[in-house]
Amino acid sequence: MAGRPTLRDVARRAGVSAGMAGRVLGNYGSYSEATRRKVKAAAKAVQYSPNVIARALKTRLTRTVGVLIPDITTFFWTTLVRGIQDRAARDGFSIVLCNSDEESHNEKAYLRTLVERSIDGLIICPTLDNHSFLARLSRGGTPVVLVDRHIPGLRAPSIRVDNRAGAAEAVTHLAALGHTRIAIIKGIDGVETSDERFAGYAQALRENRLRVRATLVKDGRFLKDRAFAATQELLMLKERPSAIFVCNEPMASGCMLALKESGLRMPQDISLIAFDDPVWAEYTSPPLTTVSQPSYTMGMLAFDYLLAQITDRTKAGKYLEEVVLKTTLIVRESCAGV
Amino acid sequence: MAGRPTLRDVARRAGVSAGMAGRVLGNYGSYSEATRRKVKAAAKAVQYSPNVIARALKTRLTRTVGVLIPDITTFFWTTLVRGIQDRAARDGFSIVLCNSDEESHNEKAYLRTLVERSIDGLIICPTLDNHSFLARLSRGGTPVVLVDRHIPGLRAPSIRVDNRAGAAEAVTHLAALGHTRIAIIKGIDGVETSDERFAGYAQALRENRLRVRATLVKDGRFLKDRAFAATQELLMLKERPSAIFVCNEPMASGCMLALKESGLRMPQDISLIAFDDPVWAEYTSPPLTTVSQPSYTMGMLAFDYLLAQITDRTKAGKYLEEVVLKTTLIVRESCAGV
DNA sequence: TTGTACGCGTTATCAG
DNA sequence: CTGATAACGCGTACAA
Repeated sequence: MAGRPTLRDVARRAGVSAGMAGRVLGNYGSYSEATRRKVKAAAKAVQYSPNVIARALKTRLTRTVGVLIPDITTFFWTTLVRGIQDRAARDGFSIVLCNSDEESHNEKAYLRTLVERSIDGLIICPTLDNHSFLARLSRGGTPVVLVDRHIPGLRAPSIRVDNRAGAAEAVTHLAALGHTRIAIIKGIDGVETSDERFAGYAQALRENRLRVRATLVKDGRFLKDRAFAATQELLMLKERPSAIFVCNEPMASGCMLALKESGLRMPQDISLIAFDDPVWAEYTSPPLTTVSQPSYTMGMLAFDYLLAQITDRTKAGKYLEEVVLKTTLIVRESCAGV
Repeated sequence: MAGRPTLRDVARRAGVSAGMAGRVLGNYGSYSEATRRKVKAAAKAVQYSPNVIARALKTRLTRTVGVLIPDITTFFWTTLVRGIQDRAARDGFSIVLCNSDEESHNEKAYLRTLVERSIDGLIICPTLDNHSFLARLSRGGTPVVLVDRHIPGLRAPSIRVDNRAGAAEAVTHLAALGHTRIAIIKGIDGVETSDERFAGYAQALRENRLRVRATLVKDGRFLKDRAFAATQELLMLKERPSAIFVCNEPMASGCMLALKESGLRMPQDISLIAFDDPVWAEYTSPPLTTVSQPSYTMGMLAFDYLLAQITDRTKAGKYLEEVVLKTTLIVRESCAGV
């Protein structure tokens, strides 16, 4: 009896057949009270626990979901993953975690291993490529839920936020304060969240009779270092911006670092608003005005929508549900009038 | 041919036996160049990928490791998990993530599901209980690596930091600045990291001819809210502390919040040092002096030590390797002389 | 109510 | 070099 005890071990001990033991432990079929007690006792005695692998091979259900996101290290994603995890635990699901770093070749590799592992479903924040792979997967019957972004034409629920409105609200706030030279540090061009936030920015400028000026539009690829450099470039401009809108948390870090090094005072010399509302936004000097996303809730919702598809397989790849949540502007002290 | 293509599908298409197909695809045994080509071609044609579940049932190897930590939401743990994940991906391992919230009943439940899932190994930051469960697991041949804490008597490698020295360095820094009323906000009594940090605190006080005063020792349970309350209590003391040492990042948040509400100026009125060095420590007002742990490295090491045991099963539960890394005091601006 | 027997998709052994 | 064939542990249809 090297490894873990099996159903046969329990059966032998209880003096019944393996099939019988399986029935009472899995409680299906029918059996007498007497055998029930014998089997239960035997199971407890040998500390039996079912072999999930064997069960999965038979049932084709693993009670495991894949979670494929850009980077667990950022506030938005840790919080969202925690939401998924909490819901998953409640329902006896395990999650296997993968970080794509926004690289589609990483994503593709993970996608492959996840499929090979026969996950019951996938929660993914997709990069720009692999859309056809996902479409095949979804049509093939694997439940998929998109978070943070969606893929036009893919019939899978997507849980996201109204990025355009959130960005517009932030920039409107800046304009109302009298700013006319408002810069933006974007994420990755082509990525929905980045494009939409830019669209919101442009819209708000337009509504305030301001123009989008190419020199004030920077690309930060959602990365701290890129945003650091972008901020430095902005500050070297002849007509430097009086306000900056950064499109996520890591870039907010980079931006603040550059601002600090420049010696400019915030908000007297320059105003800043960031998308995402990490815990630390409250403690910075000055406290940061932010656009907050309900990331924990998004995670819970994502799992719930996935579970719905898993439970009712007929739904997988059939229903397109779009959950678009609202952001909230949290006004702190990083913006001043001009 | 509903589901994924199987070895038999490939074999049929290539005109060979299933066993043969298995050999070339798994490249073991021997086969002719001709069949190799036929099988490879067939596999590509039907987009064959092995069924990991079936393989796991046979080989008893899942290429999956469990990661059981207190809370993915805190900086220390996200970073450490990222380290694990990166190494795991490199070696084709998946990780399944669980958050115990420091509750041993959660931990126990997760532990059970993890073993049921036949993980190849476990990286865990153990709570106070379940030690015997872990001992059984380890003796039973499941590779285990402890992170952040260790369990006396358990023959499993542990990757941690010299908490005592780190804390002592911080408190010595405070004492050197002339502080005599130095408070500490501890984590959870009985948990190694908390106890050791407290020991370092006490040691540093002693070395500076200061006494540990019960009124200045608070319990924060590693939680933000608790630390918030603890800080308020400290500030209401007749002889309030001139400096506070908090034992982790979430508690640093709570503490700063209370400080801010109190209207006290930092560092003029009160000094603060925190264990853990989150990205935002740089941006607070004033920037926070911290004790930094190499958490990303710890994650990578943890996986490497686990993999070593997995690869050489004879090592599992046999060798006790203690990796104790150094912390570094990062002096910023949250501490002043009295 | 109970036992038997087969299959899930691999890996691995044994003849030929 | 190759094809049968037997596990791995569980679920389940079928027969008793």
